[in-house]
Amino acid sequence: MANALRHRATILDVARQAGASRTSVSRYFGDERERLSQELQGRIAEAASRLGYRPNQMARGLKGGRSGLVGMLVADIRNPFSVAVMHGVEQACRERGLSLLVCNTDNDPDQERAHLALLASYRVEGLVINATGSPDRELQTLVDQGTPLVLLDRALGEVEAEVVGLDNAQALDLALDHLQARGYGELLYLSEPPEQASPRQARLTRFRQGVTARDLAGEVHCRPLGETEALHRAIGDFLARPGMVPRALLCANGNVTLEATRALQAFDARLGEIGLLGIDELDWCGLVGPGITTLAQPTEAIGRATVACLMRCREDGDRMTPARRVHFQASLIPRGSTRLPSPGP
Amino acid sequence: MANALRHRATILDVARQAGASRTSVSRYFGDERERLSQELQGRIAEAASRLGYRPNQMARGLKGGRSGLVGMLVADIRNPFSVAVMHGVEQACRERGLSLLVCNTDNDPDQERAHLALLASYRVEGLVINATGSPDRELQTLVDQGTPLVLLDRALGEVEAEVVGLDNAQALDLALDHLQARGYGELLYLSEPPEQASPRQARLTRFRQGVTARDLAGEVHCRPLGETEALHRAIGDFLARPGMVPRALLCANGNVTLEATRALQAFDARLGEIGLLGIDELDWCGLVGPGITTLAQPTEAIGRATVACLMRCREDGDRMTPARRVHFQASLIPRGSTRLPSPGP
DNA sequence: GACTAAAATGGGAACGATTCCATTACAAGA
DNA sequence: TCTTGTAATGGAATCGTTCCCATTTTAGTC
Repeated sequence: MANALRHRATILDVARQAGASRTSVSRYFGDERERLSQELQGRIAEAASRLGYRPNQMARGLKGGRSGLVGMLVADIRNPFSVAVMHGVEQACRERGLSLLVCNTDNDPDQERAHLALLASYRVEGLVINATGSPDRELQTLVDQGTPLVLLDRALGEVEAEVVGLDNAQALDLALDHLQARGYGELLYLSEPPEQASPRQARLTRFRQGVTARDLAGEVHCRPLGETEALHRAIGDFLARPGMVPRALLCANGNVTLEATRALQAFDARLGEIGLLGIDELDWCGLVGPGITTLAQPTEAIGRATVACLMRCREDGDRMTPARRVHFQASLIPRGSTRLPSPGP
Repeated sequence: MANALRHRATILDVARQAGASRTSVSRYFGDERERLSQELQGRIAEAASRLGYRPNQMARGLKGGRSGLVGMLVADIRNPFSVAVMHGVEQACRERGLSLLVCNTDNDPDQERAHLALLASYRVEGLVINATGSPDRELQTLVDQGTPLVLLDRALGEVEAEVVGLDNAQALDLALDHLQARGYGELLYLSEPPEQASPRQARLTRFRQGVTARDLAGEVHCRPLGETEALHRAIGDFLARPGMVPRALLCANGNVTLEATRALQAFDARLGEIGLLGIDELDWCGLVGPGITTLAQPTEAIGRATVACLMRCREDGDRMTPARRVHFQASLIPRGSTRLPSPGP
């Protein structure tokens, strides 16, 4: 008994047990069940369940070429934004009968390459990439071979592919309009270094333009996460500067918002008096002090749209539609961190 | 050219291009590279790179049986605790040359079954499960067939397998000792329904025991997430009760802590005056009010230990080691939410 | 009752790798 | 010179499916 189970049942075992042929069993587990007589279906079902049979996807993928897999590369799995989008991607995949193979690259181009190779070797039918690296030969090869590819959030140098993500220009306009309307006149924009990530660039550029266009004073501080002292110094200098115009921080993403909030607490700054607005809505933004104003991204929708793009790419096949961009609108969630205290008597 | 690329190169293409045999190419990409002459290695390398060849894992897995995959079922991918553990699992896998196939079940037993079937069909070499469902025939079959299995955090009814997770008894003792030492005498324990998840049960049980043993007053409120009104009512009643003994909330996990914090803010309660202690450390716990005291789980270590267990299972093979439990110690991070305001004059 | 079309089933060749077992070539020892 | 051992390479069977093509059965028509 234990011995019989030890060996994974194959289609042939089932066929023998059911007194049928491989072909019939294959049909039963494929989408051609209706071609079989009720009686045979019954026998196969019984035999399969007795043997605990599961079709071997390896063998399946080998012949038909269809693996039923979608691969996803995530730059940082611990970033709630990435996870939220991933959740949308996953749901959309499931609805289409696809499975999602997720790889976390920890923002490391080497791992990115390695994981890409892995996904390629599993013959994924589509690829969703949200990652660090520069355009890669590995990736280009895959695309040339006809793997549908969609870039999530970040564009990728030379690689021609659709990009799904936030409308960064609109998002920054929204943020700047809000800050201006609330009376903040001097802004410090905090971001991670924009070189490797296109949305960071887009946001930064629009910040600069927008500040000028609105006649605001704007400064920029770009540093990798974790350089706490540098961040503190930058914020300290910004706050210590003489002048009466209300000041605000604008954070380029959720991680930055977290660091900035910590820094402000270290300075004992009162939120609102010092404005704070973050891109990316997080669980806790409503809980800190008077609440932190944020720009929320429609993460679920972004995820679903990504898969929709992927499917469209696959349909279109070779027709080489020019790389488009699908942009989603951010929405502002106003909270106390951008409300100036009413001027006392 | 585009045509040539369209077709994914096979081992045979490379062999022809390099003027070698399939076998040699196979050896080159397997671990037997040193058996080939330098000259042949060079020719194969060149041909492979020209054709953009990648061994097909499907075909590979078919013959050898080794898929190089570890499957992981996560109950809720949006739970930061799960993600943190997953990160540990992933790293440990990578170090061993394994790839991690992650499936999110959204706490839905049906999806759990479906994903399990998927993983089975990919012949994963190991299975890490953190999930809802009751013991499942599907899963039992897999285990019987010799798939190494480790349960993460949650035990699973009848299925015999090692469980890696927190030492819940120690965690609750730590929490209760701390609360008592800080002067809180009446406690409200908040949890999601414990029926389906063993650690919730363990924590609840220990809470009850511990409260009695310490001569504290303890109440319990178990509700699914999202039942905000019920939660508010429970907290409201608890706080409104007559009596002078300081009161505290004890939250069974991070999600509950989030809801409880929101509720307390709705009541305009001052943290500390009303104690709050949460199991699971989260990014933002230091930022809310005077900071929220938490019990941190060593997530990374738990993830790594899980994979270590898996490997041990695989080694041991049939030897059917009795199901063990690997328990990690929680550590307390004391913050302002469990500090009573010093009694005024 | 013979003839045909359709439904139900089975046989065998792929798919792309691995792996066991030759085969060849060449150097060293008898 | 003739073995013999070893390094380098190739041939063919195999893994568990799918899918194209028979082949058999059943039902429908004249």
